[in-house]
Amino acid sequence: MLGANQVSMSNHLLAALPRKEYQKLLRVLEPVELAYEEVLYEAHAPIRHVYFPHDCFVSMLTTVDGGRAAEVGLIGCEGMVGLPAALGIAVSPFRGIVQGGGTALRMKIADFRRNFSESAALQRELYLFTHLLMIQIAQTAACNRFHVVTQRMARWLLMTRDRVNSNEFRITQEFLALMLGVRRVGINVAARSLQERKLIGYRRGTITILDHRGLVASACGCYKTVKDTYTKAQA
Amino acid sequence: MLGANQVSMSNHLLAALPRKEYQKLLRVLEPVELAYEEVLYEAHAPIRHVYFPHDCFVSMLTTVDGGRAAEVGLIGCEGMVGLPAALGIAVSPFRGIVQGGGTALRMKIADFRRNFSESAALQRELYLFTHLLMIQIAQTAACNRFHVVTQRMARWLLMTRDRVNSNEFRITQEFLALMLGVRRVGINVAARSLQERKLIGYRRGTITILDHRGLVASACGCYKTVKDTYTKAQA
DNA sequence: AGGTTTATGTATGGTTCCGAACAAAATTGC
DNA sequence: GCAATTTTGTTCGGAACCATACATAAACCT
Repeated sequence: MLGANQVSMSNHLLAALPRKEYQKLLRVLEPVELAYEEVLYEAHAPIRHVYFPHDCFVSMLTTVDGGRAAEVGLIGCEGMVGLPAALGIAVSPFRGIVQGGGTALRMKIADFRRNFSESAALQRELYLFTHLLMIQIAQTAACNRFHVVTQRMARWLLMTRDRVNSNEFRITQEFLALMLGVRRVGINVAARSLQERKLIGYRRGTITILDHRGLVASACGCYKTVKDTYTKAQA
Repeated sequence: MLGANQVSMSNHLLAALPRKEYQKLLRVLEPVELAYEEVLYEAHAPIRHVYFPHDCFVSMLTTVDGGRAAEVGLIGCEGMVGLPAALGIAVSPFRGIVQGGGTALRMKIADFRRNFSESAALQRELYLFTHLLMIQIAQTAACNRFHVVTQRMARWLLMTRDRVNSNEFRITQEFLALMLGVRRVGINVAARSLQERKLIGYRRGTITILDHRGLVASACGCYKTVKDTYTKAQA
C-alpha cells in the first residue's frame, strides 16, 4: 500500500490508475535517475522509452531555422514524457531535455504499447493529458506573441515550482534564456527586476521564489489559465 | 463510386477510410455550408458537432488577458474540426472560426462518439491528426517567438492556399491582423512589401498569390517544416 | 593560493513592433 | 449620384528586444 508521502512524490497519472492496473504496470516500470540537462529525445528520433516523472520535469523544445529553439511544453509529475507513443507515433517531434534532476519511472516502448492497448483507464488518462498538453502548447504560442520577457519568466518559474514542489531550483540565466528563446541579457534584466521587487532571489545557478503570490501577479494570465485547466480536468 | 474530382474536393481523413466504414459514416454525416467568419465553437463551450471540411478551413484561436486572441492552428480538408471529441473531451478549448467559406460534412457529437469507438481506422487517423496538429501548434509557438510579421504572413498565406486549393482568397488586412495577433498597420506594411516583390497582389478584401515559390522563400522555414511533416505522415 | 572556468552585470546602436490618430480610396446602400 | 461604411494608406513617438562586445564576480581545480 502506498503511504501518503509516496503518493505525493509519485506520478499523478500512475497514481490515478485503478490499483490493479497500476500494479500490472509496475512489473514493466523501471526506476531511473534523470540528470539535469540529460536529453531524453532528440527531435525526430525514435522514442525508446516513455517516462513518468516523480520529482523532476522535462522541457519539450522545438527548433526553427535549423538552430534556434524554444520551449513549447513542460511536463512533470502530472504527466508522461513520450506522449506521441500514445497516439501511435514512433518518433518524438520535439527535443526532450531534463530540467530539475530527479527520479522517474520508465517503460520500454514495446511494453508501453502492449499495456496501453490493454488498459482503458490508461488510455483515458493519456488522451486527457494529450488534450491538456495541447492547451499548454497553444497558450505558449499566444504567450510568446503577446507577453514581455519578465511576465514569461515569472510564468516559467511558477510552472516549474508546481512541477518540482519547491520554491528553489537550480537553473542558470543562460539556460533559462534558451528555454524562453531570448538572449541572456533579457533574462538578466527581468531577473533583476523581479529581485528588486523582492519576488525572487537568485545567486549563481539557483533561483528562489520568495513571494509566490506577488510572482503570480507579475506573471501573465497564461499561468493561471493553464493551471486552472489542469486542476479542473484532473479533479 | 467517387470520381477523382470528388475525391480531391472531399475531406482527406474521410477519403482515407476503408470504403465500408466511410459509407457507414455517411449515414450520420450531414453536408453543411460554412460561412466566412461563422463561429463553430466559442472557447470553453460544448462541442455539438465535429466538422470535416471540404473546401473551407477553420482557424483555432486562443485568448489571453481576456481580450487579445491569436490563431494557434489552421484546419482544412486534411483534418477534422472538433478534435477534442476524439480525446474524450466535451468542450472546445479554442474559438473556432470559419475562414474561407465553403462546404463541409458534419456529425452530431453523439454520433461521432459511437462511430469513433467502433472504428479502429478512424481512431488511428484522428490520433495521427492530433499529433500533427500538436506539431503545428508548437511550431506556431516558436514561430511567434522568432519570426517577423512579413515571414509569418507569408506562412499564413501559404498554409491557407494549401487548404483551399486556390491562389486567391477573400481576407481583409484587419482580419489577418487578428489572426496573427498584430496591428493592422503591421499587416499593411508586410502586404506592401510582398506586393512590391511581386509575390502577392491584393485589393480590398482579396489576396492573390502571384509567385508561389517566391513566397515560400519569403516565409519562415516553419511553413516547410510543418508541411513536410503532414506530407510524410499522411503518405 | 592562484589560475581557469562558469555565471552574471553592463553598455551601445539598431530594428521591429506598439499605441494612437488621421487621411484617402473603394464599395455599398439609398 | 451621393452619403455612409468599410478597407487600405500613412505618420509619430516610444517600448521592447536584438546582436555584439566586454567587465566583473563566484565557484572550481590542482
